[in-house]
Amino acid sequence: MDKEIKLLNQYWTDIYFSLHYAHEEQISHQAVRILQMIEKTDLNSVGNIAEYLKVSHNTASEHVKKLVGKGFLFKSRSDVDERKVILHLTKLGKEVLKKNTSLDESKLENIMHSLSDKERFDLMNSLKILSERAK
Amino acid sequence: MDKEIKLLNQYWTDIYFSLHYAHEEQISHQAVRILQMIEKTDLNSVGNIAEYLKVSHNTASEHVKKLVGKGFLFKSRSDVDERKVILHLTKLGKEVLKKNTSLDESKLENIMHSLSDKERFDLMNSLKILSERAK
DNA sequence: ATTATATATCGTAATTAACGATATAATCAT
DNA sequence: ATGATTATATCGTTAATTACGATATATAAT
Repeated sequence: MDKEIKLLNQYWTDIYFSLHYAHEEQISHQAVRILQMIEKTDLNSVGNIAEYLKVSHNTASEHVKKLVGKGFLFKSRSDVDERKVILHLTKLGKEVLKKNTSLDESKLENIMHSLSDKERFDLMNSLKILSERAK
Repeated sequence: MDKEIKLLNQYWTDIYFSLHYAHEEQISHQAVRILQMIEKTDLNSVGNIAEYLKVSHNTASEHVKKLVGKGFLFKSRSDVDERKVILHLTKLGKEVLKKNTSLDESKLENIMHSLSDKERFDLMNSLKILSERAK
């Protein structure tokens, strides 16, 4: 089983290495984590970022300011508690996150076309199951 | 097909977000790319790094010095051309790369145990095929 | 009215990432 | 053998980044 898991990681890292987007954006690892946090979880405040990245609240606030300035995030205020900021990804922010974490759609399309119907079905189904179990 | 590809990326990013290693190392994106380049390709010189990262040769050399200092890389010299440095990952370097690009083995193990034999086989096989086509 | 909470801003320090200029050693061309 | 080229390293410098503590402001809770 251990060997199988190492093999899976071999496949996983090979796939990402080959299929990730080529054009690397000028964006820090911390910034990607913030965008991911907002997209993938229901955490969405400045305080949440501070906890998530384990930095102080002022640093989290600075990160947000920068990401808003770059047009990756925008803010709204909570109606139940107007001290709280609610952070949202902009269209550009979603795009940048995609470029930094997803597989290149055009490369992927070529490969998908080269697969048989069964191979394609098994791939989609296997990843679906893995993603569900992973949560 | 386009929808299927977006769905695949949804699965892909969900899986990585849930299953990546929790303990984030203090390492820059550029540094990860260098370690990856050395592990995944046959590029292994300082000059290769400069081209790969599109930085000047002196900057590449500085990166290498830092990564050697951290114990992630070590150098040897080419016997055919002694001007050339050949870079290798140390055990620690492999470990750091794993922590930054692979899925967490213990999380993965739990999931693998929860899958049926067929599910596990299909998953391994699908990723194998995808990794082969990706190259 | 007082205290606590969420966020923002300011001043500052440490680190990082990059470059051009320069140096050194090895190899190639003539 | 000599001069040119190549691969890497080092130095000095600059700009950007990342973090923090202290402080401020507005809102909410007691």
